[in-house]
Amino acid sequence: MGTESSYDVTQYERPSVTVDTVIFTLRQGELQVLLVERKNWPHEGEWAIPGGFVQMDESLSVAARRELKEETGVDDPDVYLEQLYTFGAPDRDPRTRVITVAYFALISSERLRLHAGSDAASAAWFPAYHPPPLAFDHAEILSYALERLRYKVEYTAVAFQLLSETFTLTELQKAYEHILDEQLDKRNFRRKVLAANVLEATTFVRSGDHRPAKLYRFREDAVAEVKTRRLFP
Amino acid sequence: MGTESSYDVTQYERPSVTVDTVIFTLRQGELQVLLVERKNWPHEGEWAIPGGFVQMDESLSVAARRELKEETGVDDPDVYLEQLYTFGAPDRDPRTRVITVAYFALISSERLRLHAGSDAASAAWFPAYHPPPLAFDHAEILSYALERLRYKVEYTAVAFQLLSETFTLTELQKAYEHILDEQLDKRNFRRKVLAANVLEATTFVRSGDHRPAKLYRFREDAVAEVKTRRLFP
DNA sequence: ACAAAAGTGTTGAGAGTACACCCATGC
DNA sequence: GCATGGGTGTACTCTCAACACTTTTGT
Repeated sequence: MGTESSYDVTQYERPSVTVDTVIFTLRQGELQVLLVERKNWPHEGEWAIPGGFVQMDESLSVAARRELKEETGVDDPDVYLEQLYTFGAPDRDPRTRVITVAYFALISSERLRLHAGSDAASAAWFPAYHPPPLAFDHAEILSYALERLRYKVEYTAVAFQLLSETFTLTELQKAYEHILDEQLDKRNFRRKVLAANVLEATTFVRSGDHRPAKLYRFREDAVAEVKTRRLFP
Repeated sequence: MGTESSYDVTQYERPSVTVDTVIFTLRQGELQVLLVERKNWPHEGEWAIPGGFVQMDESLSVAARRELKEETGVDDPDVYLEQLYTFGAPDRDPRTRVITVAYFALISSERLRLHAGSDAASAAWFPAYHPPPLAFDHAEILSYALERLRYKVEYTAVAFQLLSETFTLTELQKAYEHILDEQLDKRNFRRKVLAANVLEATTFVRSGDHRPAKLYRFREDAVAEVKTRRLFP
C-alpha cells in the first residue's frame, strides 16, 4: 500500500479472508491429508481442506494454528506450519468473494495419537496422492501443497516433522520414499544422512520381529540446508 | 474453508486486502527497486512499496499487474510477476486491519524506457540492497523479495527477465553478479550457460568502445530448470 | 535352522572449480 | 600501437549412482 498518502479505509467493499490449512501426516504406510466433510453444499459428498475466517485481531499464522487445533486437538507451537500461497480468484467461492491464505502443516502420527478424541466429528484422513472429490479450488490447493512438500523435503530437513522423536534409519527412508513417491538406495541413503550430521544416535533400539534397529534423534541444533546446485555458476 | 456446511458469509467483520508489488530492474549497474513517497504519514520522508486495494471482481495477480501499470506505465502480460508472500500481522498498518498479498516483478530497463512518461510523479528507483527508510513492514517485504529473487535466480532462468531481448554474455553475467552480489568466473559461466542450451546466438553484435560482443537471445522454448541437489538421496 | 530386516564399501562417471592467455576493435 | 573488454581449454577434486553380501534377532 503506497500511492495514497491519505485515504478513507472504509470506502472499499472488502472481501472475506479465510485461512485453509493442509494437514499432512504419515499413517498406514502412506502420506495422508486431513479433510472435512461438506454435508450438502456445494455438492453431495465433497470434502474440503479445513479452514475458517481470520479474526480481526489474530495474525494469519495464529489463525492457521487455531484451525489445526480445532481439527486435530493438537495445540503445540513445535508443529511445523508454513504459509503456502494465497488463492483469490473472484469466483473461487460462488457465494461471495473469499480470499484464502493456504498453509500446510506436518504432524507426526505420534502427536496425533496423544490427542485422539478431538471434536473433529466430520474430519477424516485420506491418501494425499488419492483424495476424494474436493470442493471449490481445494484440489488445486492440495496439489500445490504436495508440490511444495516434495520440493521442500529435498533441500531441508522437514521430513523429520512427520516422524516420532526417535526413529530408525529405515523409518526415515520410508518417510522420504512416501513423500517423494520414489524408491531410494539403502546404502546411499544411510551414508548421506549420516554424513549430513543432523542425527544423533540414541542408546536405544527398536525391537520388532527381527534384528533390532538403532534409534536416532534429530539434532535440535542441526542446520540442515543443502547448498543448491545452480543453473549457472 | 471447510467446517461450516452453511454459514452467513456477512456475519464476520472483514479486513482490508491490498496487493503490494515489489518492482525490480537493473539500472545504473545495480539492482534497483521502485518505491513511492508517502508524503506525511506515518512519518516524514518514508517510502513505500507501491500497492492498492484489491477490487471485488479482480484476481490478485490482476491487481498486481494493475499496480505495475499504474506505477511504470508498462502493461505487458510478458512482464514477470510472481506471488511472494502474504503479510497479515494485525498491527502492521496502525489505521486498520490490512492484509497485503505481496508480489514481485522483474522488468528490463529497456521496457521501462518505452514507457518513460507515466503518471508516477512521486515514484523513484532506489538501490534494492540500500533502500531508504520504509513505511509499515515494507522493509521486511523487500528483504523477503530479495531473498526469493536470489534463490530463484539460482535454479531458474528468471534473470533474463531483467535484460533486453538480446544481450551479450557479459551483460548476462553482470546481471547474475548484481543479483547474487557475488563475483563469477567468466570461463565457467560461459561454458555452463552455453551448455544449458537456453540461448540462441543472433547474427548481431553489440559494438561499443572495443571488440564487439555477440548478441544472444533467450530461447522461448527453453526449459531452464536445474535438478536440485538433494539433502538426502 | 531359517526367515526377515539391519547394517556395511567400492568403483566409475560426471560435474564443479580454479586458473592465464590471445583476440578484435576503437582511438 | 595500445588500451579495453571479448573470447577460449585443461587438470584436479568432489559428489553421485550403481551394486550384493554379512549380521543379528525372533520363532
